[in-house]
Amino acid sequence: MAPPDIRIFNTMQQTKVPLVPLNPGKLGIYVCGPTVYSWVHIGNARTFTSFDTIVRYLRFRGFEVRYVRNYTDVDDKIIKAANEAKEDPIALAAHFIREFEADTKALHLLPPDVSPKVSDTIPEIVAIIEKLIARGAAYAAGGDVYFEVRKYPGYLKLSKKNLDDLVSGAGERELVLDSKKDPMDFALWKAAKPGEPSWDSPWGKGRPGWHIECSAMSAKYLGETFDLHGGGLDLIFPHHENEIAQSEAASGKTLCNCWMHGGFLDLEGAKMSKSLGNVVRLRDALQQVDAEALRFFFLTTHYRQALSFSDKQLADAETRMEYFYETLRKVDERVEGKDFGQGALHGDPERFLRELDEAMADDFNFPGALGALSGLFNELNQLTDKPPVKDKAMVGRTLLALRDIAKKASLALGLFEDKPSDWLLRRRDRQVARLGIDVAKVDAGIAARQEARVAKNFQEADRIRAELKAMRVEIMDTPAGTSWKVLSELPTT
RNA sequence: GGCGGCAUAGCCAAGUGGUAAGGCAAGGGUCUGCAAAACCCUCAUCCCCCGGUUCGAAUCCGGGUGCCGCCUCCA
Repeated sequence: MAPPDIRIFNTMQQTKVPLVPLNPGKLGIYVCGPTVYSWVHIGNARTFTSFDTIVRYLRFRGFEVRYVRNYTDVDDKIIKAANEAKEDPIALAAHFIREFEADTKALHLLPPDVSPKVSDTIPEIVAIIEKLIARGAAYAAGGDVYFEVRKYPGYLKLSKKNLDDLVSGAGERELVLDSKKDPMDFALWKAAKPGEPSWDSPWGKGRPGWHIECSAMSAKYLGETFDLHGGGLDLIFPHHENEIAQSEAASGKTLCNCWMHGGFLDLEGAKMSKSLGNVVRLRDALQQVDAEALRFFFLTTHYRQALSFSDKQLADAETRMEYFYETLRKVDERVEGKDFGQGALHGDPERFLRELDEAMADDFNFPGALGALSGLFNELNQLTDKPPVKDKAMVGRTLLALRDIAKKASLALGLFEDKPSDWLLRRRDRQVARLGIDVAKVDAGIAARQEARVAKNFQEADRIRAELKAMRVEIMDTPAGTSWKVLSELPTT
């Protein structure tokens, strides 16, 4: 059966459109990366995880994907932060790039194929600005260079705004004209001020404006026209709008065929913002919750939809991950090192992968894909614990086939990258540390309970079970012996 | 004021014309010395409200209500 056609919601057209690669079998994607003046927060993490998953899925589908995600390391906010910290702006940015890389690695995000920096792209930026001036789309004024929005007819085609509304709707905000011809014109190049990083240019010393770096970097690494461009919803205007204006005015070509925008993450309905002091760093979140559980949580909502960060949802995600990993561990135990021969399988293992594929092909329906995963793991558990057929070899073969499907799914979604027993143990260790559980006491309790059980003193055995449960430790008797896990919620009784 | 989005069970969340995926929680059951895990069953006659189109709408159209985002740095 042919794989389902991929359709993607394109912000430009406000509807889902078929994915048609510029070059058959290949895709170029540019995702607007972070401005590195602080630590990456969970909102950033959500967006980058969405695109990470999208890239993984596209590769799973066989596309050769070139994934570019930039670092904006020259910017007003960086300069401000550096001045406050009495540091060199470029050094401060370099520091936060390292922090970003450490944090996103911890979240299991794939490194992009290229991660260009503004400070490494200055010649290209200057070149594109020169081209814009030569084409009459931009003008120099003093040491600044501005893009003249009224000369570019396609301006605001992405955000569907109206230039006059923008000007008149500015409200109380001061429309600073400076040396601009129009208040909506935006800076491509800013003349150097004391204490700011600057580079030589035909307009004197200065530095790039916001927006222009993405036009230069995407053209440099993906060409003047490429397939997919991603970013957060908030980047539609002005950032992406300005990117389009600059790039298309310079090249005369369409910048990108499909614009994708990820929804926001909020904190139980409250917007996360610095002024409210409620920004949650990814680093801190990862102290609280397992990386894959956080990733799973991100995938529980479609990437374009708003997502609310809450302890309850996070706990649910971790419970679910535990189910998945416990299942995989059990299956590993069952099939490890065994040969079940050749022959027919029970049911149709492939159908779960088809379901996942169909969900993902339809504008990357993450929750739909997770639904397919539920079916897959239910089947895995049924075959392990309550096989509906007597043929053990067939059950074994089917388990192997299903486990293989789970591995393919993990490639497409970026889940289950750990060894099941490792994941489960690591999670328990983290809970033990967080709750301050005395492991020696748990081990002693289990040993004492075992003695009581052997002596058929079940009253004592149950007393010990209750005692451990009060410490949030759940005892599990299995054929392989007694193990234990930590309850994430307080016992209700 | 301009532009855009969202409203589906106790909670989270898919579904955009053909009669409500999935998960969490809850209740019952199988298994177990007891548990846990797993599995099975139950859990929205209905998808914010009012009209309309249609053989048929949660899904399309009109109106209303509520919430949110962007328009200023922001993923």
